[in-house]
Amino acid sequence: MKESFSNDAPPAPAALAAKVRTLAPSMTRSMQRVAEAVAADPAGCAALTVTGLAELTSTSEATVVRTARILGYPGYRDLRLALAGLAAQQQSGRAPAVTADIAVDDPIADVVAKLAYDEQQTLADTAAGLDTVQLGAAVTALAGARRVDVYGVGASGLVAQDLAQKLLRIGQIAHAHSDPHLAITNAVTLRSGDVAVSITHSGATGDVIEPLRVAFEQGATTIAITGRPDGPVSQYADHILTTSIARESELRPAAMSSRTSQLLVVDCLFVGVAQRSYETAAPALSASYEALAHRHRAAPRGARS
Amino acid sequence: MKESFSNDAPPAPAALAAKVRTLAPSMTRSMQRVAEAVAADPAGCAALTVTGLAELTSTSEATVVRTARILGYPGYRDLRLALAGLAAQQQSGRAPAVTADIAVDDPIADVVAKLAYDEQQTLADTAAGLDTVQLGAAVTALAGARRVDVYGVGASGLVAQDLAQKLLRIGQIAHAHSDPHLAITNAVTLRSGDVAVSITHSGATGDVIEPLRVAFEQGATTIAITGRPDGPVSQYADHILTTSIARESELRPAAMSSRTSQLLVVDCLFVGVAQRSYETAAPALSASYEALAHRHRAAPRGARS
DNA sequence: CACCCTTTTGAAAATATCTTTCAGTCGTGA
DNA sequence: TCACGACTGAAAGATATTTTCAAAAGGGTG
Repeated sequence: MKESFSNDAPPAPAALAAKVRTLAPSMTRSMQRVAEAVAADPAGCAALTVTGLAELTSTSEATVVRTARILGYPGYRDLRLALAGLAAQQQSGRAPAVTADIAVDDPIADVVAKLAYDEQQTLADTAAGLDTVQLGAAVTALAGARRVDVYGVGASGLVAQDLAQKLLRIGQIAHAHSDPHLAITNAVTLRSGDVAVSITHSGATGDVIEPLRVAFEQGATTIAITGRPDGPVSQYADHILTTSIARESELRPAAMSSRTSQLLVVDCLFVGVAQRSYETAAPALSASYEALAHRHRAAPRGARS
Repeated sequence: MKESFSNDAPPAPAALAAKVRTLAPSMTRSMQRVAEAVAADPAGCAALTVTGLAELTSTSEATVVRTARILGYPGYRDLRLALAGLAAQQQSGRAPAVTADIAVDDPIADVVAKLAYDEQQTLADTAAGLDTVQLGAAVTALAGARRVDVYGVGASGLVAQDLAQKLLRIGQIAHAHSDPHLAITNAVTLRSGDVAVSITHSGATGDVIEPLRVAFEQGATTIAITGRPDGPVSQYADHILTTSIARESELRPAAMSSRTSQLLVVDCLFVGVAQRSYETAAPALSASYEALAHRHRAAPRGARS
């Protein structure tokens, strides 16, 4: 109803090729040359000035402007903008999903795109699969904890450290352990009111299951962050938070997506705890920020000499 | 000396909002007004001439042009074209957008959704803003490195460890340092053919700049992974990889999204290096996998009895 | 075939837009 | 308080776009 693609109302966004075809008959020869060029390569033409396009099509500026008018734009300038828009749309329309695996000979730009896409996918999967009831329970346990121990080895060790760092920032007593012996030594001293968290992708990493078992037996509340909720680690976990398991490949080891997934869970835990203890967390957060400020030289505007 | 920090190559089509956020700190007040206007309403601004945009933001044409330059375009004309493209994309893309910030009283399910969304956004921004030329150069340097040192403190320290772990996995000699003194001690022994990587969100963390400077002066190839490509760290960086700067809030400290962003960059570096040294990397990867297998008990089906 | 009229076309002038220059203003640190 | 440097906008300068207009090309008619 409102408007067909014919020139009148707004400059028209996309249907340029169609418009060219429709209006071509009412154009003169040289105008058609211009219209064709534009329809054939919107992106390329968007980069040209009137003069450039005139030369490309062996016509004059005047003709280019006339063509723009016929196509329904007030002038070449506006046609050019529309062209840029069209080009961008075509660009984005292409390659909606980068499902293919990363290959040895992928150019670096593809690697970036694929990795980013995969990690986004992992995040979506994790968020969708996370049991908010379990998460809420875990947050409650952490928020009320006297002391928190986090166990993780290998890649998960970094996630464990991340969680511990975050909790420390809001005034909780938290430690990350990646040495299984020390972890167990510590776990022995836990008791009811304390919380132990084990992070393992496989759900079967003995080095972090043992400390969790000890903590569990000591009466501490135990949390498992794992990609295999049916794995052995769950035996000793009061709350199980499931991370997503993405497909892996030679160039894309499991550690990559499991880490992304684990970190999202950790972030959720952190924010949840921060919410519950907002009164104390907020000041602690800004205090730690202040304290670090002087370690950063003031960044001058024109740092580059 | 080293070369300008803007990702010169292509003017960048989409990641404008991200770019605005990344570069805003290095802009003057009135430039920021312009940048904001542009980021807030690309379509609207695309319809304006320099003069129009200058009036809208209560500045002068000169300032508008300057802003366009900062954002990486040769002039306003090109910015305008990019803007038109962006507008067209947005039009077709229709973002669902959970833009709201995390509030203290958000239910846990909302927290999960918002965090996941934000991190996805961060990934997209980072991928879009990454200069693949710089990335390629960094990968080449790493792949050919005799030895790699990675510096990072605080949250970035974990990212540094992640990178070092990954490089170790494919047979590179890599170490992460979070102790600034030890880092410098180590940096002194670097020389041409070695690579040093500094990771700092602020681009102004003295503790990781100093080691990088030393490495730089020793003749090692230096790489900076930072959210502030105009920060002091860039002075000593041969290759600058820019991470995205997401808006932060009280409950969502900068560390969260900067970490996501940094990790994506690290993953890209890793995959890139693995590609280049596939012959040696592939066996190394599976070897480390095999070696760890026995640490994982076979996961029984119904562990929880 | 010559002629005139209409349509189409491009060169060049006129205008709008973008870019650069430069001097005034403002804030900052000594 | 002063001096310095960074920021800013007015206006000059350079480009790009639009308009004008006359020449050229086509096409029919005496």
